[in-house]
Amino acid sequence: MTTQKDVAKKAGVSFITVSRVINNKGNVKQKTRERVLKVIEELNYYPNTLAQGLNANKSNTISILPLLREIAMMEEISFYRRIIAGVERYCCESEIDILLSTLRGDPEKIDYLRHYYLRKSDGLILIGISPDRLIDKIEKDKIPCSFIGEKGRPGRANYMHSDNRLGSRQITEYLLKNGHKKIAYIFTENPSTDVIERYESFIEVMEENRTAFPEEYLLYGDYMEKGGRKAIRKIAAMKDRPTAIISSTDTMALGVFDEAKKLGIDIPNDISLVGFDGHEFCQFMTPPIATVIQDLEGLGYLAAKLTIEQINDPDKQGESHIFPVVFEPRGTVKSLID
Amino acid sequence: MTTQKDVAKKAGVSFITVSRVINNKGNVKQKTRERVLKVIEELNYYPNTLAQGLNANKSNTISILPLLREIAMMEEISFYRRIIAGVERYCCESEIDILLSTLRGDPEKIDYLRHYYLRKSDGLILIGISPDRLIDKIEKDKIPCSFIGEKGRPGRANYMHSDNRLGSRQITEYLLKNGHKKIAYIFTENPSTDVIERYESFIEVMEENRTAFPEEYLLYGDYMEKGGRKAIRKIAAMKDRPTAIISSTDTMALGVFDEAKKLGIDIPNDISLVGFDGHEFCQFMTPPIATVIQDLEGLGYLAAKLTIEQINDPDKQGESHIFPVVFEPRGTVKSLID
DNA sequence: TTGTACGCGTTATCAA
DNA sequence: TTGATAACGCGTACAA
Repeated sequence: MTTQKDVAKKAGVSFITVSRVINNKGNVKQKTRERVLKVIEELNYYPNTLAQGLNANKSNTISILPLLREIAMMEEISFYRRIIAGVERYCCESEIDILLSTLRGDPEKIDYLRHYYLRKSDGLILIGISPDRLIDKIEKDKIPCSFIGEKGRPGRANYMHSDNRLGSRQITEYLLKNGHKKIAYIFTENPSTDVIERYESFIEVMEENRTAFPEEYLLYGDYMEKGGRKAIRKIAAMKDRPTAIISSTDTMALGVFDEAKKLGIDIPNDISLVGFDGHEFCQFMTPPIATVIQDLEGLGYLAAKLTIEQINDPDKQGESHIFPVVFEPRGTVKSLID
Repeated sequence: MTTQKDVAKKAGVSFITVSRVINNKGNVKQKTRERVLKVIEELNYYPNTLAQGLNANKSNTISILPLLREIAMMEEISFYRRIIAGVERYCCESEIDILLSTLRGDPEKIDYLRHYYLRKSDGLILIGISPDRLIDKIEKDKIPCSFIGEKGRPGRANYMHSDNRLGSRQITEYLLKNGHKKIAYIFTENPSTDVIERYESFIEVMEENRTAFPEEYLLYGDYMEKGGRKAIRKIAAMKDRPTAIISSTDTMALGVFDEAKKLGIDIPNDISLVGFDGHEFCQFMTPPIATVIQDLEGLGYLAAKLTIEQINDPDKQGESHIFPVVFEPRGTVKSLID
C-alpha cells in the first residue's frame, strides 16, 4: 500500500507536506505542490480514509437503515429503493458515502444505532423504524439522524413522512362524491405508522359524511398481492357487496385487480378500486389503477440533506416535514352518479 | 466516546485485556472476562472499527458499484435493487457491511476502484461495468471482485451473467415454431453487453432457420418505455407490418404494449410481443407480457459469496458463471398455426 | 514555506 | 494470565 511517507520520500519532502497538498491546507510552494501531485499520480496514492476517520473521529459516511418485515420483502425493497435513490442523489453532491444495512428480524431486538457507535457513521437515516426506544440516546449523544415514515416530538432528530391523512381523505371524499356508499377497506395485519394513518383518516371522513362502515367491510391483508387476492375473494362471497374497495397499499390493490379478473368481477364496472403508494405499475394496468402518489425520492433527498446539515452543525435543531401527495383517480374508479 | 481504556480503567485491568475479551483471543481468566463484559455493557462500549481497520488494513465492508446511465435511471434502479437484495442477503450472514455507491457520469472517467483504495473496501461488486480498463490493476493488487453482467478471461475476477443467448434463442425459436416469419426487433442505442448478446443470438437463430430479417424491422430504443412507444409507432406506419416484435428489454416492451393500445393495435391478435428481463409487472398486464425471467437476486448472492470467499482466501481463482433463465410465453404471443 | 512530536483506538509482539 | 511497547496512516499543534 502506498502511504504519505512513500510519496514524501519520492518527492523529497516530509510527509506532512503531502498531507497539506491533498487537503489543500496550509501553505505549500506551488512548485512543491506540483511535484507532490505528480508523485501521487505516479504511485497511485490514495489517502487512507480509515486513518483519516480515526483521527477526526468521523468517517464521511451515513448509514441507511431500512427495516424489513420478512413478509413483505420484495414490496418493501422496491419502496426503499426509491427513497435510497433520493439519498444517493444528495450524498453524491456532498462526497459522502453510504452504508446500506437492511435490518431484518425482531424489531425489538435490533441494535439500530450500531452503525453510529461501531462504524462511526456520521449520521443515520432510519426507514420504518419507531423512534421511541432510540430517542434518548440520540439526544444524549447528539446523533444526526432522520426518521422516514415516522413522527416524533421536536428535538434533535428529523422526521418526515408522506401526507397519508390527506391522501386517504382525498380518496374517500372522491368515492363518496361519486356516489359510493358501500366502501370496503383493506387494512393490514401489523400495520405500519403510514398504514394506520391512512385507515384513521378514512374512518374520519366516513364519519364526517355519516356513511356507515359495517364491520364486514373491514378486511386485513399482508401488504402483499396475496392479501389483496384473499380480500377480493371474501368480497366476492358477500351477499351485499361493496361498490368500491380502498386498499392500504398498491401491491394489495394489484392482488385485488388480478384476482378479480379471475373471479369474473369487472373493475370498475362491478366494483371500483383505489390503491395507495404510487407504484409505477399502476399506470400501466388496463384500466390504470387509481392511487395516491408519494414523492419517495424527495423524502430520501431531504433526509440526507437534513442529516448532513446536522453533521456539519452539531447544534442544529431537528425538523419535521410532511410531504404532499397527489391522488390520481384513474380508470379503476367508476362514478355511480349519472 | 468510550474506548478500551475507559473500560479497562473501570474494570481495573489494562486495556489490552479488554481487547482480548472482545476478540475472544488469548487467555483471560473467566472471572476477569465477566467483569470486563459487565463494564462494556455498562459503558455502552463499542470497538472502533476505524481503528480496527487501520490496524488490519481492512474494513469489513464490500462496495456495490452499479453504473447508472442517466437516461435509464428508474429502469436501472429497479433492476439493480434486486441484485442488491441478493448481495445483502449473503452479507447479512457474513457480518459484512455494504457500501453502496451508484456511479453516474461519463463511464470512461469514473474511478471504479476508488472504494478499494480509498475506503479500504475489502471487495467490490461491479454491475454493468466493463472489466477491460480495470483488469490489470485488479490482477496486480489482487482485488477481490465480481463483475455482474459481464464476461472476462479467467483470472482473479469473478464474472457472472444471465444466459442471454439461450433466452433469446428460446424466444426466437418459439416464435418461428408458431408460424411467425416477419419478426421485428427492438435493439438499443448504446447497447450493454447483455443487450448485444440477446441481439446476436436472435440473428443467429434467424439465420439458422433461413428466415429473412429485413433492415426495416431492426428498430432502436433507449432502454425505456419511450423507446418502445417510438418503435411501435414506426411499425404502425409500415406497409408490411411484422407479425411479432421482440424487445431487448421489458421496459421497452411495456412502452410498445401501452402505445399499441392507444394506436388501436391489438396485442397479440394484430402483433405478438415478447420482452426480456423478467420484470414483475409483466405478469400483471392484460394479457400478461411474455418475457425471459432472470435470477437477479441469485446473481447478487453469488457475487457476494465469491467476493467474500476471495477476501478470506487471497489466492482463490476467479470463477465464471452463466445463470439459467426461463422463457415464459404468455398472453402476448399468438400462434399463427391453426 | 517546511518539519517534528504527538495522539486518534486498536491489535500484535514480546516480556513478565 | 496479564501487561508494556510499538505500529497502523493520518492530521494538528507547535517549532524552525
